[in-house]
Formats: sequence, C-alpha cells, structure tokens
Amino acid sequence: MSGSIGRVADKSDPVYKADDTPFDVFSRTCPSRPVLEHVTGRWGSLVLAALQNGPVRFNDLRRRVDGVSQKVLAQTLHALERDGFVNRHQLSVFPLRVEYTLTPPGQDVAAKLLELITQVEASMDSVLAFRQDYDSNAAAGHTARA
Amino acid sequence: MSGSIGRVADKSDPVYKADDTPFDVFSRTCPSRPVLEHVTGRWGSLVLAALQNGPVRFNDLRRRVDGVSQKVLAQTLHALERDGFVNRHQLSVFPLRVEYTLTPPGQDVAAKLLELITQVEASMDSVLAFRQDYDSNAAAGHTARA
DNA sequence: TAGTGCGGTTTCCAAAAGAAACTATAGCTT
DNA sequence: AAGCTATAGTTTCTTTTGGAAACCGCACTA
Repeated sequence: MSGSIGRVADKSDPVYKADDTPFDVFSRTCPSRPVLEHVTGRWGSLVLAALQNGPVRFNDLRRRVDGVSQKVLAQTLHALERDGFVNRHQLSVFPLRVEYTLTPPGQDVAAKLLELITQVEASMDSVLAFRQDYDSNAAAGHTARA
Repeated sequence: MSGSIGRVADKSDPVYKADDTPFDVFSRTCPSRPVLEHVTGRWGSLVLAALQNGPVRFNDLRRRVDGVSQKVLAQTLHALERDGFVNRHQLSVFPLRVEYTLTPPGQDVAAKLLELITQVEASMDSVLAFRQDYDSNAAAGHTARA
C-alpha cells in the first residue's frame, strides 16, 4: 500500500474514488497537489480560462484578467508554462511580441475550468440570496439555532 | 453598458464567451470573483471534493484534506458555508459532533471540481515529463532558443 | 531628446497562510 | 477527584505569499 507517488490517504476506505492514476491530490506529498494549485489558484484559473480563445499577449492578458499584477501574472504564466499547460512564443524582437497559447493538456484542463466557472456564475443568484439570510441570522444570534 | 453587476470587461469583444448570467469572473468587481476564489482556492477545492461522498466531520476532513491547518480549514468552511455551498450541522452537544455536507449548489460545483481534479491527475504524466525537458533546457540556456 | 508601448524584474509593504498553543465541553480511566 | 481522551474550534506568532509601484531595456515616434 505504499510505494506510490506520495499518496497517503487510505484508499481502502471506499469513500475515496478510485482513479486509474497513481496520483492523489488529497495527499500532501503527491506531485499533483502543486499542479492543481497552479491550475485552480486565484489567477491560474482565470489565466487558463482567458487563453481558451486563442493566443493572447502578455498585456492583453493583464487587461482581460482584471486585477492581476504584472509580477503575479508573470509568476503564474511561468508555473503554467513549466507544467506544460501554456506555451510561450516570442514572435518578434521588435515590437517585442510574446504570445501565450494553451497546449493540448492545457486545453483539457481549461475546458473543465470553464465548466466550473460557468457553474459558479450560474450559482451566483443562489449564493447572494443565501448570504443575505445567513448574515441576518448570524446577526440575530449565531449560537441560537437548534 | 454599465448597470451590470460589476462586469467591466469588454463584452463586445467576441473573444469573450457569452454567459446567460450577468456575472463575469473576469471583472475585478464582480461578486462572482470572490466566490470563485472560495471554490478554486488552495483548500476550497479539496474541501468541496472531499465532501462529495456524504457528510464529513471536522477532524475527518482535516485528515482527508492532508496538510490543511485547523485555522484555515475553519476559515474555508465558514466561507463556503456563507456562500451556501456547504451545510454545517451540529449533531450532538456531546461528544460534540459537527457534520459538514454539500448543499445542492455545492454538489453542482463539486461535481465540476471533481472533473477538473480528475483531469489534472490524468495530465500528471505529461506534466512531469514536460517539466524534465523544460528544466534541462532552461539549465542549458533559457535565452538561447529562437 | 523626451515620450510611447511592449514584456517583464525588482523593491517594498500589506495580507494571508501555517504551526503551535490554548479554550471549552464532558465523558472515561485510574 | 485528578487527569486523560476526544470533539471543534480560536488565538497568537512567524513565515510565506500577494499586490502596488517603480524600474529596466528595447526600439520606434514626435
């Protein structure tokens, strides 16, 4: 039951889904953990989603992914590039054009991300309504129920 | 062109997908942005995924989501609870049992997350192989190509 | 000669995450 | 009765990360 990539969780517990991969993000030491973080991280998810519609240049990306700083965008892109999800292509030395595109694996995860994002956006009405209730109940006495 | 929930991105640009919702995570001011962060955040994604198979108690969750601290797990759960994605249910005063479950919206996003996680795990072989190349090329001279 | 846009890196400070200790409850053990 | 266990957190402190702004080199433009 050891010998695997860093999976630590108890797989004999049927609660855990059985992947066909030896990777398990629930395990702290599994290399898939940091990769998932790059993909789902605060900016990684938006960057990947923004790259879905073809090549985008650095400053375009900055404008699309509203609010990201240059430093963090550069970091995010480096990480995703090293993971093989995005491709950096320098087009010309002047006016210094660099295009970022999704690799095939990048397209796969970006597609899933897009679905997730769409789902989240679709849940927003419910979320906002719920928060109203939640906050007013909390104000009324959060230890009071049951 | 204004009047919307905080969307700032230029929707006339056909590059942007057209949701049927007025929410746009790419906009810094859109309320969906923090919600996406709760869901895709470092721990939020794992917590939601871990809750997919029925109710889980606090310390079980801590064990499953390997590496999370108590403080951050509590924070994460609070945020997800306030968003209406997870439900906190106190079962007994002694031995103080608290169960966390997914709400229906929570199940929807957790399902998408699970797909994403599965996709990431499935990409790991490719990722690890790519990194080897990438790192050795970078060592050989990262400004050398083209 | 100064200004522009591009693609970043560097610096510095604020915000967030992590580790460890602490709280409270209340049964069970000795 | 004293102390141990387990539950579910909160508090405190340190380390890591994120963000704003400035800076860089390049090469064209006014």
